[in-house]
Amino acid sequence: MPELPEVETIRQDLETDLVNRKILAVNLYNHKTAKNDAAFFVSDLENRKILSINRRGKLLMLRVSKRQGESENKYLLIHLKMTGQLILQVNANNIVGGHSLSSGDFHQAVGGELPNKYTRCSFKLSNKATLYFNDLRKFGYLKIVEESELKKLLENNYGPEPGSKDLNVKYLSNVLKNRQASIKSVLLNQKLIAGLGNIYVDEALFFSGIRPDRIAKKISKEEVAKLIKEINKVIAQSIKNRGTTFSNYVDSSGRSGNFSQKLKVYGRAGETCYGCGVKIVKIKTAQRGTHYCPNCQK
DNA sequence: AAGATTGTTGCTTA
DNA sequence: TTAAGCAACAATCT
Repeated sequence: MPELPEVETIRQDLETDLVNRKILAVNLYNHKTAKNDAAFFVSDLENRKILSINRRGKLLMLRVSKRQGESENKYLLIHLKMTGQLILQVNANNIVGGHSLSSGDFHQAVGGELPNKYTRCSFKLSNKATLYFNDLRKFGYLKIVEESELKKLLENNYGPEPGSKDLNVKYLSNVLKNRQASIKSVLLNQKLIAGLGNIYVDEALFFSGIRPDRIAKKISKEEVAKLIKEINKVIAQSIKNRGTTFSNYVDSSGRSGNFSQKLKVYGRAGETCYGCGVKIVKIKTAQRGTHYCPNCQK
């Protein structure tokens, strides 16, 4: 389940490996994966160059070169949703962008050798590289958009990023002050804060000492300040560790993330809290599996 | 074999 | 108009 740190890890790797490569051919195995008309999707990308790779929340945005006569910049949007993977294969060996992939625990793409039955799209690139979009559950999508449409999409659907100055006490206490919903459901809402998912919401609330099912408007100003600090900290730490592998996340070269072993509450129901020794509890909040320490979190 | 898993959209209801 | 809650999506695992 890629959230902000996992998507950012992929972005950084792809930035090194994909920028300035040309898309030679597109193979769309599953038509519904592309949100554009399939024939258009395939033909429109061919012979364009990848110019930059950016991220907003969990959304990847690849700017591609313009064709003659086009006035607006074009972007290929990639959303991995729950089980999407982007895997770059260069030749037959595992050397990508100069870094060797022999170290660390190496996970393969789900489904084995590429392409496989979960491959929804592939991009044949210049310099003998192929980028595979694999997605077991078909929730992920690819979409070509023009700059004006992208701008609108970002404005309407993405709140401030963790780590940015827009995510501050004034903003968040204003968001929370009239909300009757749980703090967890607010933090999961991408329109209010972009990039958090089930894992990092549980982790940030643990570090903040706040129970996930607390009513949002009852969170004090001091707690809001602490919460922002802890959100920023856990996201930065996870990026530093190349994200969390839970079930099947892997980065663009097939490696798993290293943050999994640092999780304090997520996936630890029934185990003891590292802080106090009390058993971690799992409940359902905002329709999601929710983990917390009943002693450390109030 | 039913229920859990989860990111996001879109519907319904208040 | 906005917020809250929930079904739907898809596939697999337990």
